[in-house]
Amino acid sequence: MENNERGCNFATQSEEEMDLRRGPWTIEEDLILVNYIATHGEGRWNSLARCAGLKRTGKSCRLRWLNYLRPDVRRGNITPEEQLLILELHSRWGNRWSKIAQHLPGRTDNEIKNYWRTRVQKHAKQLHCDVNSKMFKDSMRYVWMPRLAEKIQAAATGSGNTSNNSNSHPNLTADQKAPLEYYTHLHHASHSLNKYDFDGDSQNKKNFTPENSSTTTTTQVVSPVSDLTDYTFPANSSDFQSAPFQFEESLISPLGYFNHGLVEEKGWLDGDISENTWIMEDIWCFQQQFCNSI
DNA sequence: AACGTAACCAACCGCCACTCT
DNA sequence: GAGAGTGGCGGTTGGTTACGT
Repeated sequence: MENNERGCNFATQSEEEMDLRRGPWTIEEDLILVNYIATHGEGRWNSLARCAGLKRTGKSCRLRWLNYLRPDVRRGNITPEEQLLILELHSRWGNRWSKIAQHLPGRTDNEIKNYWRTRVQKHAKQLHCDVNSKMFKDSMRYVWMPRLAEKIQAAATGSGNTSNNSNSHPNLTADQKAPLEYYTHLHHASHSLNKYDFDGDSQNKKNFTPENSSTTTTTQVVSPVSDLTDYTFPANSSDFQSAPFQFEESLISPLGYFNHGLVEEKGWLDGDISENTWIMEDIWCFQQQFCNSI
């Protein structure tokens, strides 16, 4: 018989011998786990499972606690603010779900991963492209994320006033405010493209195609966050004063996507319009702007 | 109402890194 | 240094629910 640091006795047994349970957790199991952790704390999951009398693996207990039972777990729909942050952080870190989750208080890596796989990959499918492709990433950055930011701003002001005043989002964390302000600015920039005088850069415009865009300045417009540094954005929106020009110079032309039949009207318009941020308005808007500017 | 499909999400699996003996 | 134990992470699966026909 073994005696561990938690003061409980148990024999070393294989999973078969212990007749471990699998599948959905029962209310009784949840109660046992919660009560045990409340008394003894978390960690040492294998011994915790044995000592609590749960016929579960330590891994299973840990997962259940972290993803469901923890008191600070947030439940319910992913908010637009959180969506924007997920998209931004994923573009930076890729499938580092745990790292991304650290910037979304109360959200678990599993939840974010599920969100990504169900919602985001669905959009990629609609575009007939891979979720990791440059085309999809650019579409996300220049269509979806600015629109999300605009949507958040509109909801915050409640009057369609979409100023970048961060004071209009008192409930957002700093992590959420920074990309919000950045992409709102991008959104404004995209809608202002045809207002700018591009003549001084006509050569650049003529040469601008999806094929060559990646070799020019495409990466300059991405949010000013180094892959090697922690997540930071400019402290205020005035730091983005030059964004419209950077935007025009580096943006991969949506025309390239639309003209190749990669976007189907069906699918983009299907479903809940409030959830479907990829709507024809965006497509026509971008088409119009680039027809005017080229 | 019945059936099929899509979407969602909890849970599991396998791998890797770290720690301890 | 080797091996076992453990925790953490990302990928995948399967059950349930929602929705469309």
